[in-house]
Amino acid sequence: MDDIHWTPTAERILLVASELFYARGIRAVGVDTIAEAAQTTKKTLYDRFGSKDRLVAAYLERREERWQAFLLDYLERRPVDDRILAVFDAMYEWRERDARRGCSVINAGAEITNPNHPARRLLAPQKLWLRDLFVELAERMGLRDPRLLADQLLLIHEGALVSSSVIELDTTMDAARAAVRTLIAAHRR
Amino acid sequence: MDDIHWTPTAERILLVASELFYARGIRAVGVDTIAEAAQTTKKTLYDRFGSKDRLVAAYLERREERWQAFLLDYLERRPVDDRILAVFDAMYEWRERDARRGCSVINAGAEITNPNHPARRLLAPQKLWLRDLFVELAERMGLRDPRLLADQLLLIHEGALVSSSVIELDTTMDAARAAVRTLIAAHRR
DNA sequence: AGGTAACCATACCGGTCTGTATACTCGCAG
DNA sequence: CTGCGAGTATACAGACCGGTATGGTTACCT
Repeated sequence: MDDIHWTPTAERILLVASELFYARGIRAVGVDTIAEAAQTTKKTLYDRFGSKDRLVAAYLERREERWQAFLLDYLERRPVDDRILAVFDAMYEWRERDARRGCSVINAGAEITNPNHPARRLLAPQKLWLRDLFVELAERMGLRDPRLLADQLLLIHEGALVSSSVIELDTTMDAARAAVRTLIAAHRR
Repeated sequence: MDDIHWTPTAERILLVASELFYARGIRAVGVDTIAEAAQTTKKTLYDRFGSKDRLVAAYLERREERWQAFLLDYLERRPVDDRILAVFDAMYEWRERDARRGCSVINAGAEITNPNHPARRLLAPQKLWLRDLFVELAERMGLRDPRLLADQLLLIHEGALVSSSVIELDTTMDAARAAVRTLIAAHRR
Protein backbone atom coordinates (compact mmCIF):
# COMPACT_ATOMS: atom_id res chain seq x y z
CA MET A 1 0.00 0.00 0.00
CA ASP A 2 3.07 2.22 0.15
CA ASP A 3 3.24 3.90 -3.20
CA ILE A 4 3.77 7.04 -1.15
CA HIS A 5 7.07 8.85 -1.35
CA TRP A 6 8.13 9.25 2.26
CA THR A 7 9.94 12.56 2.40
CA PRO A 8 10.48 14.25 5.78
CA THR A 9 7.61 16.61 5.08
CA ALA A 10 5.36 13.67 4.29
CA GLU A 11 6.23 12.17 7.66
CA ARG A 12 5.47 15.46 9.37
CA ILE A 13 2.12 15.72 7.62
CA LEU A 14 1.21 12.19 8.62
CA LEU A 15 2.23 12.83 12.21
CA VAL A 16 0.02 15.86 12.75
CA ALA A 17 -2.78 14.39 10.65
CA SER A 18 -2.78 11.31 12.89
CA GLU A 19 -3.13 13.37 16.02
CA LEU A 20 -5.90 15.50 14.56
CA PHE A 21 -7.85 12.62 13.02
CA TYR A 22 -7.71 10.65 16.22
CA ALA A 23 -8.58 13.52 18.54
CA ARG A 24 -11.31 15.24 16.53
CA GLY A 25 -12.49 12.63 14.03
CA ILE A 26 -11.67 12.18 10.37
CA ARG A 27 -14.43 14.21 8.81
CA ALA A 28 -14.00 16.97 11.36
CA VAL A 29 -10.46 17.76 10.20
CA GLY A 30 -9.91 19.49 6.86
CA VAL A 31 -6.83 19.30 4.71
CA ASP A 32 -6.23 23.03 5.16
CA THR A 33 -6.02 22.54 8.91
CA ILE A 34 -3.58 19.65 8.51
CA ALA A 35 -1.31 21.52 6.09
CA GLU A 36 -1.20 24.55 8.36
CA ALA A 37 -0.51 22.50 11.51
CA ALA A 38 2.27 20.63 9.70
CA GLN A 39 3.75 23.97 8.62
CA THR A 40 3.51 23.12 4.97
CA THR A 41 1.09 23.72 2.11
CA LYS A 42 -1.87 21.89 0.66
CA LYS A 43 0.10 21.53 -2.55
CA THR A 44 2.77 19.45 -0.86
CA LEU A 45 0.16 17.40 0.96
CA TYR A 46 -1.48 16.48 -2.33
CA ASP A 47 1.88 15.89 -4.03
CA ARG A 48 2.73 13.32 -1.35
CA PHE A 49 -0.59 11.65 -0.62
CA GLY A 50 -2.75 12.30 -3.67
CA SER A 51 -5.98 12.61 -1.75
CA LYS A 52 -7.34 12.98 1.76
CA ASP A 53 -8.66 9.43 1.63
CA ARG A 54 -5.18 8.04 1.05
CA LEU A 55 -3.84 10.14 3.90
CA VAL A 56 -6.53 8.63 6.11
CA ALA A 57 -5.50 5.15 5.02
CA ALA A 58 -1.87 5.94 5.82
CA TYR A 59 -2.92 7.21 9.24
CA LEU A 60 -4.71 3.97 10.11
CA GLU A 61 -1.90 1.84 8.73
CA ARG A 62 0.79 3.59 10.73
CA ARG A 63 -1.15 3.69 13.93
CA GLU A 64 -1.78 -0.02 13.71
CA GLU A 65 1.92 -0.67 13.06
CA ARG A 66 2.81 1.29 16.16
CA TRP A 67 0.31 -0.62 18.28
CA GLN A 68 1.47 -4.01 17.00
CA ALA A 69 5.12 -3.16 17.60
CA PHE A 70 4.30 -1.92 21.09
CA LEU A 71 2.31 -5.04 21.90
CA LEU A 72 4.88 -7.53 20.57
CA ASP A 73 7.64 -5.78 22.49
CA TYR A 74 5.50 -5.87 25.61
CA LEU A 75 4.80 -9.59 25.26
CA GLU A 76 8.44 -10.56 24.72
CA ARG A 77 9.26 -9.47 28.25
CA ARG A 78 6.66 -11.77 29.75
CA PRO A 79 6.71 -15.53 30.34
CA VAL A 80 4.70 -17.47 27.80
CA ASP A 81 2.00 -18.45 30.25
CA ASP A 82 1.28 -14.82 31.20
CA ARG A 83 1.08 -13.43 27.72
CA ILE A 84 -2.65 -13.57 27.14
CA LEU A 85 -3.28 -11.52 30.24
CA ALA A 86 -0.36 -9.32 29.28
CA VAL A 87 -2.16 -8.32 26.09
CA PHE A 88 -4.73 -6.63 28.28
CA ASP A 89 -2.07 -5.00 30.41
CA ALA A 90 -0.47 -3.67 27.24
CA MET A 91 -3.83 -2.43 25.98
CA TYR A 92 -4.39 -0.62 29.24
CA GLU A 93 -1.01 1.08 29.09
CA TRP A 94 -1.50 1.94 25.42
CA ARG A 95 -4.87 3.40 26.23
CA GLU A 96 -3.53 5.55 29.05
CA ARG A 97 -0.74 6.88 26.93
CA ASP A 98 -2.10 7.20 23.46
CA ALA A 99 -5.68 6.03 23.06
CA ARG A 100 -7.96 8.05 25.30
CA ARG A 101 -10.48 8.39 22.51
CA GLY A 102 -10.86 4.63 22.07
CA CYS A 103 -9.91 2.49 19.12
CA SER A 104 -8.96 4.32 15.94
CA VAL A 105 -10.10 1.39 13.83
CA ILE A 106 -13.57 1.31 15.35
CA ASN A 107 -13.86 5.09 15.21
CA ALA A 108 -12.88 5.03 11.55
CA GLY A 109 -15.44 2.31 10.92
CA ALA A 110 -18.11 4.60 12.32
CA GLU A 111 -17.15 7.45 10.02
CA ILE A 112 -16.25 5.64 6.83
CA THR A 113 -19.32 4.05 5.27
CA ASN A 114 -18.18 4.01 1.65
CA PRO A 115 -16.94 0.46 0.99
CA ASN A 116 -14.59 1.77 -1.71
CA HIS A 117 -12.74 4.07 0.66
CA PRO A 118 -9.05 3.04 0.62
CA ALA A 119 -9.08 2.81 4.42
CA ARG A 120 -12.12 0.57 4.59
CA ARG A 121 -10.31 -2.60 3.58
CA LEU A 122 -7.73 -2.05 6.33
CA LEU A 123 -10.15 -2.32 9.23
CA ALA A 124 -11.04 -6.01 9.43
CA PRO A 125 -7.47 -7.33 8.90
CA GLN A 126 -6.22 -5.26 11.81
CA LYS A 127 -8.68 -6.94 14.13
CA LEU A 128 -8.05 -10.36 12.68
CA TRP A 129 -4.34 -9.94 13.38
CA LEU A 130 -5.07 -9.74 17.09
CA ARG A 131 -7.38 -12.73 16.86
CA ASP A 132 -4.62 -14.78 15.25
CA LEU A 133 -2.20 -13.65 17.92
CA PHE A 134 -4.60 -14.89 20.59
CA VAL A 135 -4.85 -18.23 18.78
CA GLU A 136 -1.09 -18.57 18.78
CA LEU A 137 -0.76 -17.65 22.45
CA ALA A 138 -3.50 -20.08 23.41
CA GLU A 139 -1.85 -22.86 21.43
CA ARG A 140 1.51 -22.25 23.07
CA MET A 141 -0.15 -22.53 26.46
CA GLY A 142 -1.65 -25.83 25.36
CA LEU A 143 -5.21 -24.67 25.94
CA ARG A 144 -8.27 -26.43 24.61
CA ASP A 145 -10.09 -25.03 21.54
CA PRO A 146 -7.76 -22.09 20.89
CA ARG A 147 -9.91 -20.57 18.17
CA LEU A 148 -13.01 -20.29 20.28
CA LEU A 149 -10.99 -18.86 23.13
CA ALA A 150 -9.35 -16.37 20.76
CA ASP A 151 -12.75 -15.17 19.55
CA GLN A 152 -13.88 -14.72 23.12
CA LEU A 153 -10.75 -12.82 24.08
CA LEU A 154 -11.15 -10.57 21.08
CA LEU A 155 -14.68 -9.72 22.19
CA ILE A 156 -13.47 -8.71 25.62
CA HIS A 157 -10.63 -6.71 24.14
CA GLU A 158 -12.93 -4.75 21.83
CA GLY A 159 -15.50 -4.32 24.54
CA ALA A 160 -12.96 -2.96 27.00
CA LEU A 161 -11.49 -0.56 24.47
CA VAL A 162 -14.90 0.79 23.49
CA SER A 163 -16.34 0.94 26.98
CA SER A 164 -13.39 2.80 28.38
CA SER A 165 -13.89 5.67 25.96
CA VAL A 166 -17.69 5.89 25.85
CA ILE A 167 -18.61 5.02 29.42
CA GLU A 168 -15.36 5.82 31.20
CA LEU A 169 -16.17 3.24 33.86
CA ASP A 170 -13.21 2.70 36.15
CA THR A 171 -14.12 -0.94 36.77
CA THR A 172 -13.71 -1.85 33.10
CA MET A 173 -10.15 -3.11 33.19
CA ASP A 174 -10.66 -5.15 36.35
CA ALA A 175 -13.71 -6.78 34.82
CA ALA A 176 -11.81 -7.53 31.63
CA ARG A 177 -8.93 -9.16 33.49
CA ALA A 178 -11.26 -11.22 35.67
CA ALA A 179 -13.20 -12.40 32.62
CA VAL A 180 -9.99 -13.35 30.83
CA ARG A 181 -8.81 -15.40 33.79
CA THR A 182 -12.13 -17.22 33.99
CA LEU A 183 -12.17 -18.01 30.29
CA ILE A 184 -8.58 -19.24 30.29
CA ALA A 185 -9.31 -21.49 33.26
CA ALA A 186 -12.28 -22.94 31.43
CA HIS A 187 -10.03 -23.85 28.51
CA ARG A 188 -7.44 -25.73 30.57
CA ARG A 189 -7.40 -29.42 29.84
CA MET B 1 -34.88 16.73 27.21
CA ASP B 2 -38.16 17.02 25.31
CA ASP B 3 -38.70 20.71 24.87
CA ILE B 4 -39.44 19.76 21.27
CA HIS B 5 -42.92 20.28 19.90
CA TRP B 6 -43.79 16.90 18.41
CA THR B 7 -45.93 17.72 15.39
CA PRO B 8 -46.46 15.03 12.73
CA THR B 9 -43.89 16.69 10.51
CA ALA B 10 -41.37 16.67 13.36
CA GLU B 11 -41.90 12.94 13.72
CA ARG B 12 -41.39 12.45 10.01
CA ILE B 13 -38.18 14.47 10.08
CA LEU B 14 -36.83 12.46 12.99
CA LEU B 15 -37.70 9.18 11.27
CA VAL B 16 -35.80 9.86 8.07
CA ALA B 17 -32.98 11.61 9.94
CA SER B 18 -32.53 8.51 12.07
CA GLU B 19 -32.21 6.25 9.08
CA LEU B 20 -29.76 8.56 7.34
CA PHE B 21 -27.64 9.27 10.41
CA TYR B 22 -27.34 5.60 11.20
CA ALA B 23 -26.63 4.43 7.66
CA ARG B 24 -24.23 7.14 6.52
CA GLY B 25 -22.95 8.76 9.71
CA ILE B 26 -23.95 11.98 11.41
CA ARG B 27 -21.52 14.38 9.81
CA ALA B 28 -22.07 12.82 6.40
CA VAL B 29 -25.74 13.83 6.33
CA GLY B 30 -26.68 17.48 5.86
CA VAL B 31 -29.88 19.14 6.97
CA ASP B 32 -30.81 19.87 3.36
CA THR B 33 -30.75 16.16 2.60
CA ILE B 34 -32.89 15.39 5.64
CA ALA B 35 -35.47 18.07 4.85
CA GLU B 36 -35.78 16.91 1.27
CA ALA B 37 -36.06 13.23 2.21
CA ALA B 38 -38.73 14.08 4.78
CA GLN B 39 -40.63 16.05 2.13
CA THR B 40 -40.51 19.27 4.10
CA THR B 41 -38.31 22.36 4.30
CA LYS B 42 -35.27 23.36 6.26
CA LYS B 43 -37.34 26.12 7.82
CA THR B 44 -39.70 23.61 9.42
CA LEU B 45 -36.79 21.46 10.57
CA TYR B 46 -35.25 24.39 12.38
CA ASP B 47 -38.63 25.52 13.74
CA ARG B 48 -39.06 22.10 15.37
CA PHE B 49 -35.54 21.15 16.42
CA GLY B 50 -33.65 24.43 16.66
CA SER B 51 -30.34 22.98 15.47
CA LYS B 52 -28.85 19.92 13.86
CA ASP B 53 -27.20 19.01 17.14
CA ARG B 54 -30.54 18.78 18.90
CA LEU B 55 -31.90 16.67 16.08
CA VAL B 56 -28.94 14.34 16.56
CA ALA B 57 -29.68 14.14 20.29
CA ALA B 58 -33.32 13.31 19.54
CA TYR B 59 -32.19 10.60 17.13
CA LEU B 60 -30.02 8.89 19.75
CA GLU B 61 -32.68 9.23 22.41
CA ARG B 62 -35.39 7.68 20.29
CA ARG B 63 -33.26 4.87 18.98
CA GLU B 64 -32.25 3.91 22.50
CA GLU B 65 -35.89 3.96 23.60
CA ARG B 66 -36.77 1.57 20.79
CA TRP B 67 -33.94 -0.80 21.68
CA GLN B 68 -34.81 -0.81 25.37
CA ALA B 69 -38.48 -1.48 24.64
CA PHE B 70 -37.54 -4.27 22.24
CA LEU B 71 -35.19 -5.85 24.75
CA LEU B 72 -37.56 -5.69 27.72
CA ASP B 73 -40.36 -7.18 25.65
CA TYR B 74 -38.01 -9.93 24.51
CA LEU B 75 -36.95 -10.76 28.07
CA GLU B 76 -40.49 -10.95 29.42
CA ARG B 77 -41.18 -13.99 27.28
CA ARG B 78 -38.25 -15.89 28.74
CA PRO B 79 -37.87 -17.71 32.06
CA VAL B 80 -35.84 -15.74 34.60
CA ASP B 81 -32.88 -18.10 34.48
CA ASP B 82 -32.48 -17.71 30.71
CA ARG B 83 -32.68 -13.96 30.56
CA ILE B 84 -29.00 -13.10 30.62
CA LEU B 85 -28.36 -15.26 27.59
CA ALA B 86 -31.57 -13.94 26.08
CA VAL B 87 -30.10 -10.43 26.10
CA PHE B 88 -27.57 -11.66 23.57
CA ASP B 89 -30.24 -13.39 21.51
CA ALA B 90 -32.18 -10.15 21.46
CA MET B 91 -29.08 -8.22 20.49
CA TYR B 92 -28.48 -10.62 17.63
CA GLU B 93 -32.02 -10.26 16.35
CA TRP B 94 -31.89 -6.48 16.72
CA ARG B 95 -28.63 -6.45 14.84
CA GLU B 96 -29.98 -8.51 11.96
CA ARG B 97 -33.05 -6.38 11.66
CA ASP B 98 -31.98 -2.87 12.41
CA ALA B 99 -28.36 -2.52 13.37
CA ARG B 100 -26.15 -3.74 10.57
CA ARG B 101 -23.89 -0.76 11.01
CA GLY B 102 -23.15 -1.53 14.65
CA CYS B 103 -24.09 0.45 17.72
CA SER B 104 -25.44 3.94 17.14
CA VAL B 105 -24.14 5.06 20.52
CA ILE B 106 -20.58 3.95 19.84
CA ASN B 107 -20.69 5.35 16.32
CA ALA B 108 -21.92 8.66 17.67
CA GLY B 109 -19.14 8.62 20.25
CA ALA B 110 -16.63 8.32 17.43
CA GLU B 111 -18.04 11.31 15.59
CA ILE B 112 -18.96 13.63 18.42
CA THR B 113 -15.87 14.89 20.19
CA ASN B 114 -17.22 18.17 21.51
CA PRO B 115 -18.13 17.51 25.17
CA ASN B 116 -20.78 20.24 25.02
CA HIS B 117 -22.70 18.57 22.22
CA PRO B 118 -26.25 17.92 23.46
CA ALA B 119 -25.94 14.27 22.42
CA ARG B 120 -22.67 13.67 24.25
CA ARG B 121 -24.25 13.40 27.71
CA LEU B 122 -26.65 10.75 26.44
CA LEU B 123 -24.03 8.17 25.54
CA ALA B 124 -22.74 6.85 28.86
CA PRO B 125 -26.18 6.55 30.55
CA GLN B 126 -27.43 4.38 27.71
CA LYS B 127 -24.63 1.89 28.31
CA LEU B 128 -25.02 2.07 32.09
CA TRP B 129 -28.68 1.20 31.71
CA LEU B 130 -27.72 -2.16 30.23
CA ARG B 131 -25.13 -2.69 32.94
CA ASP B 132 -27.77 -2.13 35.61
CA LEU B 133 -30.10 -4.51 33.83
CA PHE B 134 -27.40 -7.19 33.93
CA VAL B 135 -26.92 -6.56 37.66
CA GLU B 136 -30.64 -7.05 38.25
CA LEU B 137 -30.79 -10.23 36.18
CA ALA B 138 -27.74 -11.67 37.93
CA GLU B 139 -29.23 -10.87 41.33
CA ARG B 140 -32.51 -12.55 40.45
CA MET B 141 -30.60 -15.67 39.46
CA GLY B 142 -28.84 -15.59 42.81
CA LEU B 143 -25.39 -15.37 41.27
CA ARG B 144 -22.25 -14.37 43.12
CA ASP B 145 -20.81 -10.87 42.73
CA PRO B 146 -23.50 -9.53 40.36
CA ARG B 147 -21.71 -6.24 39.69
CA LEU B 148 -18.50 -7.82 38.49
CA LEU B 149 -20.47 -10.24 36.34
CA ALA B 150 -22.52 -7.36 34.91
CA ASP B 151 -19.35 -5.48 33.95
CA GLN B 152 -18.03 -8.58 32.24
CA LEU B 153 -21.26 -9.18 30.36
CA LEU B 154 -21.32 -5.57 29.23
CA LEU B 155 -17.82 -5.98 27.80
CA ILE B 156 -18.89 -8.99 25.78
CA HIS B 157 -22.01 -7.23 24.61
CA GLU B 158 -20.11 -4.18 23.39
CA GLY B 159 -17.41 -6.33 21.89
CA ALA B 160 -19.89 -8.45 19.96
CA LEU B 161 -21.76 -5.44 18.67
CA VAL B 162 -18.60 -3.73 17.50
CA SER B 163 -16.93 -6.81 16.06
CA SER B 164 -19.96 -7.82 14.06
CA SER B 165 -19.94 -4.53 12.15
CA VAL B 166 -16.19 -3.99 11.71
CA ILE B 167 -14.93 -7.53 11.25
CA GLU B 168 -18.09 -9.30 10.14
CA LEU B 169 -16.83 -12.52 11.62
CA ASP B 170 -19.52 -15.17 11.55
CA THR B 171 -18.23 -16.84 14.71
CA THR B 172 -18.81 -13.74 16.82
CA MET B 173 -22.20 -14.61 18.23
CA ASP B 174 -21.26 -18.20 19.06
CA ALA B 175 -18.17 -17.00 20.88
CA ALA B 176 -20.22 -14.42 22.79
CA ARG B 177 -22.78 -17.00 23.90
CA ALA B 178 -20.09 -19.48 24.93
CA ALA B 179 -18.26 -16.82 26.94
CA VAL B 180 -21.49 -15.76 28.65
CA ARG B 181 -22.24 -19.34 29.67
CA THR B 182 -18.74 -19.79 31.07
CA LEU B 183 -18.87 -16.56 33.05
CA ILE B 184 -22.31 -17.34 34.47
CA ALA B 185 -21.14 -20.80 35.51
CA ALA B 186 -18.17 -19.25 37.28
CA HIS B 187 -20.51 -17.03 39.29
CA ARG B 188 -22.73 -19.84 40.53
CA ARG B 189 -22.43 -20.40 44.27
C1' DA C 1 25.78 24.13 -16.41
C1' DG C 2 21.58 21.99 -16.56
C1' DG C 3 18.10 19.21 -14.81
C1' DT C 4 15.20 17.48 -11.39
C1' DA C 5 12.75 16.88 -7.18
C1' DA C 6 11.02 18.80 -2.96
C1' DC C 7 8.81 22.43 -1.22
C1' DC C 8 6.56 27.17 -0.53
C1' DA C 9 3.00 30.85 -1.40
C1' DT C 10 -1.25 32.09 -2.99
C1' DA C 11 -5.25 32.23 -5.46
C1' DC C 12 -8.97 29.91 -7.21
C1' DC C 13 -12.81 26.33 -8.39
C1' DG C 14 -17.37 24.38 -7.65
C1' DG C 15 -19.77 22.53 -4.22
C1' DT C 16 -21.66 21.85 0.43
C1' DC C 17 -22.23 23.09 5.23
C1' DT C 18 -25.37 25.10 9.14
C1' DG C 19 -28.36 28.53 9.84
C1' DT C 20 -31.45 32.76 8.72
C1' DA C 21 -34.75 35.84 6.27
C1' DT C 22 -38.91 36.85 3.71
C1' DA C 23 -43.27 36.09 2.25
C1' DC C 24 -46.91 33.05 1.45
C1' DT C 25 -50.97 29.42 2.29
C1' DC C 26 -54.02 26.82 5.01
C1' DG C 27 -56.94 25.32 8.91
C1' DC C 28 -58.74 26.03 13.15
C1' DA C 29 -60.19 28.09 17.65
C1' DG C 30 -61.95 32.08 20.19
C1' DC D 1 -63.88 37.10 11.25
C1' DT D 2 -59.76 37.36 12.97
C1' DG D 3 -55.54 35.93 14.68
C1' DC D 4 -52.26 32.33 15.32
C1' DG D 5 -49.61 28.29 14.57
C1' DA D 6 -47.92 24.85 11.29
C1' DG D 7 -46.07 24.27 7.15
C1' DT D 8 -44.36 25.65 2.16
C1' DA D 9 -41.18 27.84 -1.10
C1' DT D 10 -37.12 30.07 -2.03
C1' DA D 11 -33.26 32.83 -1.60
C1' DC D 12 -29.30 34.02 0.84
C1' DA D 13 -25.38 34.49 4.18
C1' DG D 14 -20.75 33.20 5.49
C1' DA D 15 -17.89 29.68 6.27
C1' DC D 16 -15.64 25.54 4.97
C1' DC D 17 -14.92 21.44 1.99
C1' DG D 18 -11.57 18.65 -1.19
C1' DG D 19 -8.84 19.56 -4.92
C1' DT D 20 -6.28 22.27 -8.68
C1' DA D 21 -3.42 25.90 -11.05
C1' DT D 22 0.47 28.94 -11.40
C1' DG D 23 4.80 30.31 -10.36
C1' DG D 24 8.78 30.71 -7.66
C1' DT D 25 12.79 29.04 -4.54
C1' DT D 26 16.08 26.08 -2.93
C1' DA D 27 19.47 22.04 -3.03
C1' DC D 28 21.46 18.28 -4.79
C1' DC D 29 23.14 15.19 -8.71
C1' DT D 30 25.21 14.30 -12.88
